[in-house]
Amino acid sequence: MAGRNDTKTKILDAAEKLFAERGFSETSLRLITSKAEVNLASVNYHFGSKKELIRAVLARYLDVFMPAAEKALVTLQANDPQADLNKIFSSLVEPLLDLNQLRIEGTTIFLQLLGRGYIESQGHLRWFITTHYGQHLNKFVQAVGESAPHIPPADMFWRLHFTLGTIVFTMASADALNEIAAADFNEDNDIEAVIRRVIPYMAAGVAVPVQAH
Amino acid sequence: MAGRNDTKTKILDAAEKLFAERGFSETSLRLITSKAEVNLASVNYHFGSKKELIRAVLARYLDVFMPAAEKALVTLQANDPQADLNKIFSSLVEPLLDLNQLRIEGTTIFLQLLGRGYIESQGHLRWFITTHYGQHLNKFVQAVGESAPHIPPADMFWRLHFTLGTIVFTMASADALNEIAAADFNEDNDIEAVIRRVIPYMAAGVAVPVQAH
DNA sequence: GTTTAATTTAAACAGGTGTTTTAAATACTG
DNA sequence: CAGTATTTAAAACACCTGTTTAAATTAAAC
Repeated sequence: MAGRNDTKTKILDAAEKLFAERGFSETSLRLITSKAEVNLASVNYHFGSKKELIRAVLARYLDVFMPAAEKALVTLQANDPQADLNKIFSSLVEPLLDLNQLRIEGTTIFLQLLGRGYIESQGHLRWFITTHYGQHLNKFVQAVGESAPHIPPADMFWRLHFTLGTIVFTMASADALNEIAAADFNEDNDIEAVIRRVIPYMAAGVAVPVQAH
Repeated sequence: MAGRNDTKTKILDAAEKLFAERGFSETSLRLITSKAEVNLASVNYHFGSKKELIRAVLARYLDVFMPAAEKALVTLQANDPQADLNKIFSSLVEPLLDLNQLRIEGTTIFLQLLGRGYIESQGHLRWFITTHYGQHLNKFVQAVGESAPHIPPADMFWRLHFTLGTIVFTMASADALNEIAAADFNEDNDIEAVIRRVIPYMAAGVAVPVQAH
């Protein structure tokens, strides 16, 4: 029973790393299977197709992160019903960083995969995420909305996607940015430091009053 | 002389549209040349390779936008030396929208190309942009820094990259987001509306006081 | 108007892609 | 232990990719 998932896991482990680094379409099954040291055909045997492999890679993280994030949010709302945006965003930090216990570099890989998933693959991953984890997402969106009641829903919709872009882009290029920052400012930021820098930025942007126009 | 650039222009026109819609690697030369109604080999004849075609597509916009953006910034600084971040970001709007006079949907296409360029193609386009248009970018970065002197340079570095991520991600998926927004909020946002929504978001995030930690 | 250069064309090239097939090896089960 | 089901393996499949070649066509120059 342990051996049955072995190659399946080897494929997922190799695939998620390569997908995060290079994107989905730039990563061939032959590259994945050679890194995973399994046969090429085993991808189609275990997952059916490349598309389903991509979904499985994402699902392995989302199945852990989404419930954890929701639980953290519920806990926050119980302890601090008046929590502001900074606190709401910050409630995601711990579930995010816990992914590093799941797998090495788990947090970075997950965020990069998320970004790739939203940009590549003409929306079929977006559909997968929203239909499979929509109820989790909705609770978060609702909490943000209630915490910033002065923002009309349409504006909030856009601002939350701006926020998603901020996270996704930053994390996708976090390594390169950290090199520059280390050289220019003598600062060695790990992923947690970057996350803690980005939260006030996002919170301020989401909550800023809407201009009349 | 007019006829000489004819197929070259037809290729560029078809390519930029497809690149913006589908990304660079997802767009084949055969698709481009069939839309442009030219022979497949003419891409390699006129541009040398697909990579150089991509650069040519981007350069055609950047060569117009970058000088115009710098000019708008200089004008703003002359008329309003104390201009805040909102005004500095807003100074880019007109040069951006002027791209619609250059070509239909020019603004959207340019921003989407920019987003694709930063995300795809393992940084070789990032290198192309910063080395060819670095002096223009520096003036803008300096203006933002002077307009928010309470932000330490290291924090400003990170926030400007957050900002870049916001733009790049939003524009790369602008069409998909607009579809959702149109369905959910009965709002038909053109590109200008999205740009005007994003500016206060970015300005607030960049300028928010840095937390002591 | 002939010659030279620039451009367009169709075809082939060399290599890569995801997927399927068929046979061998392994693991499970009665 | 025998027989069945699961998993692995090598090879082929059908298709798509960017690029190159060589001949045909068009344009320019003298």
